[in-house]
Amino acid sequence: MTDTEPKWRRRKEARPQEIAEAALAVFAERGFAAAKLEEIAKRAGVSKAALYLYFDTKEALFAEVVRTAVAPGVARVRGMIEASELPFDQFLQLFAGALTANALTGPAGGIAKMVIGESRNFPQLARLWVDEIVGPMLSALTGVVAKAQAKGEVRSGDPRVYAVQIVAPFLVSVLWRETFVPVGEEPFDLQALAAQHLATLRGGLMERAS
Amino acid sequence: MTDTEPKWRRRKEARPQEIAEAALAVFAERGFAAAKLEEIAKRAGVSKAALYLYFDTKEALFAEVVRTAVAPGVARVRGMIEASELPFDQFLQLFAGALTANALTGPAGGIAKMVIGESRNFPQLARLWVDEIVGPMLSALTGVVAKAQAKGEVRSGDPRVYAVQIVAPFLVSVLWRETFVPVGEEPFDLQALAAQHLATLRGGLMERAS
DNA sequence: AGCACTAATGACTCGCAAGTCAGTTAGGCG
DNA sequence: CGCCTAACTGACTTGCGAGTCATTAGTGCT
Repeated sequence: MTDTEPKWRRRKEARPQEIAEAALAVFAERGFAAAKLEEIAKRAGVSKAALYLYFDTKEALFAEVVRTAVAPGVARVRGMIEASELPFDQFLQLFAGALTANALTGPAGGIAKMVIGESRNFPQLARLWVDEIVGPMLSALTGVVAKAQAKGEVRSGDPRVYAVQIVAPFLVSVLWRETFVPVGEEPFDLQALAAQHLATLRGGLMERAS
Repeated sequence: MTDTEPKWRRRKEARPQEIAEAALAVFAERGFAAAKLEEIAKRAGVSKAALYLYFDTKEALFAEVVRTAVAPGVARVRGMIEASELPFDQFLQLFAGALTANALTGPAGGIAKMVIGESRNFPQLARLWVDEIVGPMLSALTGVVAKAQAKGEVRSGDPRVYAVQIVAPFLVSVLWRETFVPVGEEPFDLQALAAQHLATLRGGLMERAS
C-alpha cells in the first residue's frame, strides 16, 4: 500500500507531443468526426480535460497534428524535388522511391483518406491540407515537369495534368490499402507498381531518345 | 379555409424510390455518418418515422441507394467493356469517353468519396461497394488488358496494375473535384485530362506499331 | 516540513441524431 | 355516407460525445 505510484505526473513539456501522436493514430483510424477525444486522451495516458489545457478545440488539435507529424516529411520530399537537377527519368525514379519509402508508408495515407471523406463537413480541414501538403507538393512537381519540358525531355502538354498522371496510381493504391484491404481485398505491391508505372511514364511522357 | 390540401398522401408504391433519391443526394453531400435522416425525410417530402416503414436502418437505406442509383450505370459501362472487340487503343478511347460522360459526372463520385472516408467505421459499406461496384469494374478492365496482351497489343506486365494506371487519374481528378474544389481550388478539365492521358497510355502501354 | 502554484482530473452540462410508439388521417370499400 | 385499415406523423426516449468547471494532487521553493 505504501510506495503507491502517483496517479499522474506533471509533464508540461512533453504533453503536446504525446497528445499529437495519439491524436494522429486515432484520426487516421477513425476519421475526424468519429475520433473520440476520450480515446485520444486515453492513448496519451491523460484525461480528456487535460487535452483542453493544450488545445482549444478538436480542430486545433488536428491542425497541430498536421503541422508536427505530416508536414516535416512532406517538406523534405518537396525540398528534394526542387533541388533536383537530374535528368527527368532519373528524377522520376528518385521521386517514386521517396514516395514508396516515406510519404505513403507513414501516416499521410490515413490522414489523406480522412480529409477526402470529411471535407464537406469540415472545409477548414480541406483548406489546411491543401495549403500545407497537397498544394506545395503539386506545384513543386508541376514545376519540375515544366522545367523538363523546357529542356525538351518531356512532351508538350499541361504540366499540371502530367503531375497528376505521375502521382495518381500511387495515391489510388494507398487509398485502396486504407479502404479495401481492411475488408479483405488484395493490396497492391507498391514496389512492383512503382516499377511498372515508371516504365509506362518513360514510354508515355518522354520524348523519344534522339 | 375550405378546400384545404391534405397533409400528406398515401403513396406506398412511389415512396421507396423517392426516399432513395433523396438519400443519395444527402449521402453524397454529407457522408454517411453526418447524413441526417431528418434531412433525407424532409427532401423526400415525408416524416422521419416514415423512412422506417420502408427501411430498417440507416445502413439498409444506403444499401438500397447503391443498388438502385449507382449499380445500373456501372453495369452498363461494364457490359460495354466486356462486349468490346475493338483494338485496344480504340477501346481506351471509348472507355475514357464513357467514364467522363457517365460514371464520373453522376452520383458515383460523391458516393465513392463517402465510402473512402468512412470505410473504417462502417466496413459493411466498403464491402458492399467493392462487391457491387469496384470489384466488377476492376476485374472487367483487367480482363480487357490481359486479352490485349495476349493479342500482342499491350506490353507485358501485371494487367491489374495497368488497370489501375488507366483509371487512377480519372479517379483522382474526381476526388479532387469533390474534396478541394469546394474550398476554392481549380478543378481539372476532364476532357483535356482524358485526351492527354490517352496519349500517354498510347505511348506507355502499347507495343510500338510495327 | 509547509506553502503556493498549477497540471491534471472526474463528474458534470448540453446538444444532437437514431430509432420508437401511440395516435391521426387519407382513401378504398361496403 | 360512414367505417376500417394501414400509411403516415409528432413527440418522445436513448445514447453518445464535445466542451466545462470545481476540486485534487504533484512539484518547486523557502
